[in-house]
Amino acid sequence: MSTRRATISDVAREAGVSPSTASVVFSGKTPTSADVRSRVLAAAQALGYTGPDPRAASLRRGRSGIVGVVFDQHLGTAFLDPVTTHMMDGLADGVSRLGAALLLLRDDGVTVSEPSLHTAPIDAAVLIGCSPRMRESLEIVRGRGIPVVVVEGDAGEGIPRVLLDNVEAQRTAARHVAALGHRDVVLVTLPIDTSRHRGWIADDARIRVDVTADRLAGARDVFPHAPAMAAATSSIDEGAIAGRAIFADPGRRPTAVIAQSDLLAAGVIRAAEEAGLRVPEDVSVTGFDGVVVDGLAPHVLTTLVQPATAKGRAAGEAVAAMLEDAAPSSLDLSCTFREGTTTAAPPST
Amino acid sequence: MSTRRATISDVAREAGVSPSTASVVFSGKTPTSADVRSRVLAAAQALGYTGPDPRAASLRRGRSGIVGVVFDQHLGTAFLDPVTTHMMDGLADGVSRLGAALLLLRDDGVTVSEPSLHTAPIDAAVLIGCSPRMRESLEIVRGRGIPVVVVEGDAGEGIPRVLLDNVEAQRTAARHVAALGHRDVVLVTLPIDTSRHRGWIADDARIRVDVTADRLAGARDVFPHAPAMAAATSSIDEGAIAGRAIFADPGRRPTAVIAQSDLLAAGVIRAAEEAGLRVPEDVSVTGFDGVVVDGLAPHVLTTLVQPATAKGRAAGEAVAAMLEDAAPSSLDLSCTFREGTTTAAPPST
DNA sequence: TTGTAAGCGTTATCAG
DNA sequence: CTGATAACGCTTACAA
Repeated sequence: MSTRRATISDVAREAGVSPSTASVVFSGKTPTSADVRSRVLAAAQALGYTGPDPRAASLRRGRSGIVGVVFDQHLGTAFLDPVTTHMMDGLADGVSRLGAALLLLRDDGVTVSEPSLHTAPIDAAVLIGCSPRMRESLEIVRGRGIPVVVVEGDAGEGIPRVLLDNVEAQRTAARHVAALGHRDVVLVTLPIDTSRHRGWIADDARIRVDVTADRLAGARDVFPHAPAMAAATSSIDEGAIAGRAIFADPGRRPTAVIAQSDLLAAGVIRAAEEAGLRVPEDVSVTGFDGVVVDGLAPHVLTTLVQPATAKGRAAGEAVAAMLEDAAPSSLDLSCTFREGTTTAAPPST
Repeated sequence: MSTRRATISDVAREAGVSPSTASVVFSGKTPTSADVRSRVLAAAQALGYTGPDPRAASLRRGRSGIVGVVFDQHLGTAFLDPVTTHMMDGLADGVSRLGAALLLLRDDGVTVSEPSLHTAPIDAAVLIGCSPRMRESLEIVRGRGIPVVVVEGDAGEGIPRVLLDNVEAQRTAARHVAALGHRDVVLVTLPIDTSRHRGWIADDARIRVDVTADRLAGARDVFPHAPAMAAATSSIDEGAIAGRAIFADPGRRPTAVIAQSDLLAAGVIRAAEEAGLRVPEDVSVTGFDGVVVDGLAPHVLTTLVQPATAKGRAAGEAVAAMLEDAAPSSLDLSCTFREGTTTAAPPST
């Protein structure tokens, strides 16, 4: 038991080779003779050396093999949404060709302790969403000269992004609702800014989250005057809160609700049922995302299925490309409309 | 635009101080005069220096400020369970005093690319659960001399763990069911091994996942001969699959089902209702975890409420303690029994 | 309070 | 295929 951990030099000495040779045995960057290799490996074993110190290697190489994933909210909250988790899976896949791991970073604005966005040893960063806070994160990361990819947000010139056809897709759903004959429609949106206030959105409100703005624009293309209520986050509970407000007054109930996420839609459906309304007979509801919402059965949500995993994978691949000095390519992904059992013609009055 | 990024030495030179002084200005480890500080900061600004290179700093310090969180399944699957999500939040909290970020590591056994458990620059690791695969991960990490904390699994001597009183808690629920008069009980368990097979568990089956084994033991203390069916994962859908199998034969229906998670219980309830059974009048169901199950209303599950966030925080704090050379303390957390509306006396036959 | 000096453990380069 | 050499960029005793 030596007091200090063995280094590659110790191993080299023990094996009777030079440190560089030992290094090469571990990295495999250069062919080595079987004899040398086995001697080095044996020496390593004998000394309890388990491989190069990643910190030293990353300093020397200038790469840490870590990609930061930046969220602008509590991790718990972010992961509550299945879209996020699928995306993370895709991301893990996408960067795996690069052999990188994912570092969870939360930019809460008031990061007191390290490592934050300022100091984390990351080779690249993926920003999720594009709220105002994210724009700050972007500045920080770019200031450090670290390649960035933005998912679902426009970060401006030269920054590759992975986008969904949110406007287009939401317009499709709205058209479907309109085609069924609905005229009295209410929209339930994702948060409109970092403060995550819920409530009716004023006509002159500034919507600072791109996804929200885009989906809203798509719906308003078809229903220009539909009132819209913002939720505080994408969850069933928030959807239910919005739904209760919407269905509160029996005299002024819409015949359809267009929600900006499946979770919100599920909540709206629950609120409708609480209010004694049947879906879709009395009220139609559409979602967005196409995730499996636990507990929604027997309903099948009419929704836009987004390629969440592909989104993550694309972001991961864009990161990989940037780190390999390849042209960082942006990607536009499309959602697929899926008609479920939650939309129908409005009740004939 | 210099061709190379500025280093702290460049900044020091520009500011007319020594590198060590500049270093100290950034780290704040030693008081510096206002004059020096402002000169250094100005120089940094001028050179576009955004702070010490974390790779170099971590080599020098011997710390990366990163804690690895090791999962043995797809991240998406892991995060589907609210318990995991809450735990991650607690974990983030727990390590924050240390100022560490979390590195997501998936040990899928066939990790071809780096950095894996073998090479990630982590100061410590938290293993979630304790399946056979996890035991391998444990070996790897220990081999590297990295401190480990295991959550919900017994890793043997000297490895701090954060445990739940699974046996005890599940026994409490079983006793409650027994006290209500049930004799004909079926158990629905979490996965019993890495292969995640679903189906009836044979008497001689080896259960290789600690949580599953413990909760099963607790239930069997009260109902030694109750048949048990394993689910493939903890989800409502899996619970429903198990439930359908259990309620398939009208002639052989149990009067109570003890499920090892709330999600499974919710699925069982759904299956029961599909089969025309009322809960709790015709069949009682208990869960485990005490999470909010979306879509279960109006039922309130009879369950064991586990302190998921506390579990994560405790793990984080244990890690922090180990890194500060304090005594790594294990912690046993307790679940609280909560009686809901899903259990009642069996139907009088 | 500031400077000097000595590594931290690797790996890229290039010569043999 | 192997070895010598020179960084990689920073921090921290310790001395002034």
